[in-house]
Amino acid sequence: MNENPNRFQQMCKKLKSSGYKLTPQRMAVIKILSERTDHPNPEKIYSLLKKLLPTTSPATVYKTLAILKKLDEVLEIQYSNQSNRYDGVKPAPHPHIYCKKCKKFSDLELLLHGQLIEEIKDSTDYEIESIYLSIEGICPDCKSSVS
Amino acid sequence: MNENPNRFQQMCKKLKSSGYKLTPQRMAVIKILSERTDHPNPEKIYSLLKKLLPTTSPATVYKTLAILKKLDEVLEIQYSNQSNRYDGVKPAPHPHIYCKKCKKFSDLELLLHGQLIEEIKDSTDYEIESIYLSIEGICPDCKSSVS
DNA sequence: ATACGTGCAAATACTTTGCAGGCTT
DNA sequence: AAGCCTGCAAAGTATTTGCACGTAT
Repeated sequence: MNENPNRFQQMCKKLKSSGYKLTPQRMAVIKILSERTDHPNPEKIYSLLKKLLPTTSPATVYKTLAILKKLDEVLEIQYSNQSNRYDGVKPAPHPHIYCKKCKKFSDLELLLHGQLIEEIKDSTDYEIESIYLSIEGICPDCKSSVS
Repeated sequence: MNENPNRFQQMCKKLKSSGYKLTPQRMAVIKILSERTDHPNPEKIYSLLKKLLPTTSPATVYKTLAILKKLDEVLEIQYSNQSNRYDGVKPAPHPHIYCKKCKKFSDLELLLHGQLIEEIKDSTDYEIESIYLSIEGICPDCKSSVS
């Protein structure tokens, strides 16, 4: 299922080759990001990080995320006025679907996605950098639960 | 060009019929939203509002936007860690393209959009509510300017 | 020794909320 | 008179920054 079993190594390598130091804190954040497909937010990452390194601070999480984002090793997902979510497993922009009830973000595979990118590139004179597609609704579990 | 010359009246009517009072402040916010296709943020709306009603407060803008959003009379666009943008002219979700340099949001017409919605609805068991598609890049003007 | 990184706390940015006074009906 | 609305200010949330100390090379 895991499309990329070496995200941990990849991210470590990229950090290092970009001139950043591989500290225990950064490695721990990378480890968390490389294993989680549930698009955690900084708070969640921080709470997981604290278990590994009890004295860390949220600032370290934010700083590490900023670096990884700049290196395109993590995808930042903005949604509503909530805190950002991060995807270190699949760092390239890809479609997401979000459940308004359980607040879960999931990946979505779309056959049309490739064609869509084509049409976008053809139909504007913009220099396209990224395409963000996100869908919101109610997931099957939440639909069937009595609310 | 303007697809909907009566947005002002429509929004006023919707407010009223939903049990909200049509105050001068709200009408002024609606007026601004109904005339602007440039997706203003609350600060921009507030600065325009102040010209019409010098004593208003940002809170009034936020409160009015919250109502209009709930009534689906305004579309809220989230982007990056910037303040939200609002579209009162076309309140249904539609694709946007954003220039990273001049920070302009523009609407984008896509032939595939209908098909995309179809595929999304067919390919998941979610109850779909909204589809947000936003593209980021550099607009033609900014591309040609010397930086 | 030097430069980089951490972690605390303060600062910032944006938005929401509480509440007293005012206006409308 | 009652209730909604405004506008101020305070609070809240998410994130960033400044800085002194620590650590690795």
